[in-house]
Amino acid sequence: MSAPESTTPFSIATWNVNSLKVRLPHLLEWLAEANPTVVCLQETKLEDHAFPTAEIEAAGYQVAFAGQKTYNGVAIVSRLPLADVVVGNPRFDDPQKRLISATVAAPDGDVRVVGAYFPNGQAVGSDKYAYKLQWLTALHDWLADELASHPRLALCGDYNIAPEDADVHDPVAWAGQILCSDPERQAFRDLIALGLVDAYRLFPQAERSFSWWDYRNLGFQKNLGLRIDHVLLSAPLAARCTAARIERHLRKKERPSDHAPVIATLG
DNA sequence: ATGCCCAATTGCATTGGA
Repeated sequence: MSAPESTTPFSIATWNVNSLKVRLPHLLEWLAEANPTVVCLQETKLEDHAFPTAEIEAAGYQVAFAGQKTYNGVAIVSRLPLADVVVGNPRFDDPQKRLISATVAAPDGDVRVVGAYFPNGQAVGSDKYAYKLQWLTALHDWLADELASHPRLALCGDYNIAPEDADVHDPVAWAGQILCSDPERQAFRDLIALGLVDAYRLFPQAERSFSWWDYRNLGFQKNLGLRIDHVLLSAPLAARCTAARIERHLRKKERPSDHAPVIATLG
């Protein structure tokens, strides 16, 4: 037990970086500072040939990624070996790069990590909203099978869903709006019903805790945010979870992402 | 009532994000 990873507990995180090209320095700083074991990234916005593999490997992490130009793009970076990488949902033919899964060889057993960039949906009733709901249904149905074959599973990502009013800075203004509509929240509950647990809510948290703040209108400075980035753990992993937090300070850096990382520690 | 910011594109405005 002298490996470096044994000195810090296993932890798993998610972060929508809103362009990995711009945010690579932030990521490298945060990896060194917080030493997460696994990080799921969203909105890398890089084609695979442009992924900064060498820089991230130099920081002591392995990488798996699936990207495209301009939009979307997901990745998993891990201090521990990654295996069995799967891109996308085999039940949902989707040209948009929004899903990547891999098995991480954790000290006490394998963990299946699913990194997800859920569709935004743009506006309730729009074509993009219909796509979001279809995507959510397909994710749910696929995950039911994945959980059966991988009981130790974490679903980490930018869900683009604020599950409860407590996750919204102004629940009245957002009522029924995109990210907060009943069908979206029901889809979130349907994921929970598969046996997943919202790691952040396992612990007491400050009121008005958010993971995203609009770039406009001094959204961060006024804490006008939403909690839409989540780490969901299957029961065997939730039983081992000892802490969860939002890395709010990353939103204060120069040229920040509009999202902050969420990290859960498994003791 | 609406935009406000940020990133990317083959750009000199538009789209998407949330």
